Amino acid sequence: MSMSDSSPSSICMFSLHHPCSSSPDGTLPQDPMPQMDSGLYGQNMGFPKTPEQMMGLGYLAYPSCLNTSNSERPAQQNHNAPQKDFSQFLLPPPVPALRQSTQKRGLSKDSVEYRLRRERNNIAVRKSRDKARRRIQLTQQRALQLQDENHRLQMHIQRLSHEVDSLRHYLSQRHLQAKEQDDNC
Amino acid sequence: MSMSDSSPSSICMFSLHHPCSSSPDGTLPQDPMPQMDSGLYGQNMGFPKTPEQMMGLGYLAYPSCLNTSNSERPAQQNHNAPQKDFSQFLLPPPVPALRQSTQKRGLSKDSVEYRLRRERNNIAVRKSRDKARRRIQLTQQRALQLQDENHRLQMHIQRLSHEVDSLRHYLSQRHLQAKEQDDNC
DNA sequence: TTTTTGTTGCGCAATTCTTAG
DNA sequence: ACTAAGAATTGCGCAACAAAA
Repeated sequence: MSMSDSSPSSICMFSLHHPCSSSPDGTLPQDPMPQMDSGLYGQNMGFPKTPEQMMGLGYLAYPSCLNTSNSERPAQQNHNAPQKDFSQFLLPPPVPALRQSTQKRGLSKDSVEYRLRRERNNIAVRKSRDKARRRIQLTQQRALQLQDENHRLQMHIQRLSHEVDSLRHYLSQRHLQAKEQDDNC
Repeated sequence: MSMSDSSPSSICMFSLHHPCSSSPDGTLPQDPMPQMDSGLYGQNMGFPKTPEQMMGLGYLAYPSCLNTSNSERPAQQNHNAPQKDFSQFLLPPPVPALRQSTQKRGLSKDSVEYRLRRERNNIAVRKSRDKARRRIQLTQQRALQLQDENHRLQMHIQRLSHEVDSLRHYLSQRHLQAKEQDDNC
């Protein structure tokens, strides 16, 4: 069947969104208030040596399939089981739920519909990434500005502190003088 | 043919690096003094300077390939011609001079060597992106902290200013009193 | 010089958000 | 309120470079 897919190929199948790594977990999927982003002045945390190790990630490659080529699609079925060979023994047909879209959108890869969808998504992706880049840049700038302002404020504080000290000192002098004068009078 | 291939993946392939793209121009690839991550998106790396983009955003989709298949190498001819079909008519064999090192470039996609390279790169990519994510997060945090600190400093300044004012006022009072006393004496 | 590692834009597909009907 | 269609995000792998080794 031309149906397309069927593609059993996707031998590897590994990918499936491995847990570790990103885990967007929605922490910052998209802020309603886009403002900052990166910067890293990080004083010491620059990751001197082995960053990941300390942090915890190994970057060990997921399954590292080795299948040749890739034929159809790179295997996409979503996060599900760790996938072992015997899975086939356990489950007669992989019918569980990974078809979802297939039916819904019988995209045959050549269909104009498919191409249109793809193209639209590609555009959206570019747009989104551009936005992200801008946001990051803004945050960086913002951090720099804040750092700058911070410095200014600290200077100001220093000046004021000195001024207060001076005034106090002067006042105490006056106080003494006044006292003397009082006595003398 | 198990080989298959033809790996339609990355179907389009047109891309070939829009000229501008990279060209880091070395302005600020990475500062010797790592403090802000700076780097990363120097600014114009996206794609070319299509007029639309410059103005705002175009996101008009590049070439919108539509081709399928691709056979072995996905048209690798480096940044050169815009790539049109007739190129074949113009150039008998695509041998001109951009061969570099056939040996290395001639990875057959099935070769273990190729797979290993890919796998290593994939790992590197994950690592790099993770790093970027962390960096971004740090910058965000930093910006927040700075903002906070800024607020504190401003409060401090306010207090000091008031104090100076008070002292000044008090001093002027004393001055007057002293004067009177002087006169009285 | 060559090889390896790090970055980065891009397209794909899954998922999540939005929104029109 | 609900669902479906479309836009926005996100993780992933690929390829082209740049940067280290």
